[in-house]
Amino acid sequence: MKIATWNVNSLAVRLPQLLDWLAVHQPDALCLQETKLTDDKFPHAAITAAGYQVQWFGQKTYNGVALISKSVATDVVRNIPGHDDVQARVIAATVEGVRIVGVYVPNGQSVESEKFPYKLAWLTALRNWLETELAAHPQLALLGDYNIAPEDRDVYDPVTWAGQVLCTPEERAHFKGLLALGLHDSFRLFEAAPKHYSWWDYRMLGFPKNKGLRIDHILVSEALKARVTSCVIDRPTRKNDRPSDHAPVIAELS
DNA sequence: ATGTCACCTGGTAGGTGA
Repeated sequence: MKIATWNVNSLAVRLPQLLDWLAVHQPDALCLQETKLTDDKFPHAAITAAGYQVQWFGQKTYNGVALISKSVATDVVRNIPGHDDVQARVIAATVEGVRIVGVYVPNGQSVESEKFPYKLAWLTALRNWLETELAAHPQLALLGDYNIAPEDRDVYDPVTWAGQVLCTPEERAHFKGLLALGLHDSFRLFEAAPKHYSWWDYRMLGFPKNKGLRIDHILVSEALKARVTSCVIDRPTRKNDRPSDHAPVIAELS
C-alpha cells in the first residue's frame, strides 16, 4: 500500500500535474492540501475519470483539503470534531483498513501575529482528537503539511530560522506531543541526514540552492510503523513547470 | 537581497497569504 501527501498550492493550477502524478505513482491514498477551491468547483470528475475515489472539503481562496483513494474511503470526517473552525484544514477517512488523517496545519505567519496562537490552539485540538482516533483506529497515519520543521536538521539555515515561525520551540513541542501519542516520523525511520526538505520558497532561488524546510510529514502509529518499508520526498515533482512550492511525500506499507 | 506565486477585489494595479 502506498500513501502520500502533497500540498498542491491551488488545485485549479495543479490539476494537470496531479493527474500526471497519479498515473505515474499510483498511490492507494493521497492527501492534498491548499486546494483553494470551494466544494462546488472541486474537479471530482477528472479525478474519478482517472480511476480514483475522492473526498473533498474546501473553502474560498485559502486552505482546502482532499483525500484521493483507489478504494472506497469510509467514515469520512471533515475538520476536527468539536473544534469550531471556519477554515477547511482536515479530512480523514478509513482506506483499506488504515485510518488516513490528512491535515493542513495553520502556517502561523509570524510569532507576533494573532495567527500564531490560533496555530497553537489548533495543534492542541488536533492532538486531543487524535488521542481518541488512535484508540479507535490503531492503524493510523497522519499526513500533511504540518508547517513545522521538527528539528534543526530539517532546516537549511537553522541559525537564521531559530525562533521564527515553523521552527519555534512551541511548535516543535507540539510536534513532539504528536510523537508522544505513539506516532513515528516515517521519513526519519530511514534517513538521519540533514538537507532533505519538502518545501522551498519560490523566492530567492530556494529550490535551485536547496534552501528549504522539511515541513510535510507522514506520521504513523505504532501498529503501522511495523508495516512502513520506505518513506521518500518526491523532489522531481518540484522541478515541474509551474511547480507547487511543496514536494509530495510518499510512504510504502507492506 | 522578500528576488515568487496564487488568490481576491475591482481593476487594468494593489492587498493578502504563504
